[in-house]
Amino acid sequence: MVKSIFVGNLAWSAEDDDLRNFFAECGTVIRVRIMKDQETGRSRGFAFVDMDADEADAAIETLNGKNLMGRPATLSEAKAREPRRS
DNA sequence: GTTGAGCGTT
Repeated sequence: MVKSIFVGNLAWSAEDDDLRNFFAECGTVIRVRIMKDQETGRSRGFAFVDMDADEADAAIETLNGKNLMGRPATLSEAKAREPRRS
């Protein structure tokens, strides 16, 4: 099972590989996607990371507030697109 | 050569 992690407070120069390496130390990164402006091509400052549920939970608690590209990363479970509950 | 709260796309 995979879980989506919301990553905020990203550096403008952050790329998918940077986030992948950042999360890779806590588990296996399945998918990394940085939200970038489609018109300007610049980073919006946040991204989403898909990892195994156990590893994602561990990553959020372990890498949350850690130093990412010189800035404290804001990690949280993504829940905006598909809400829980039926 | 910028900015900074925020939840996406095949």
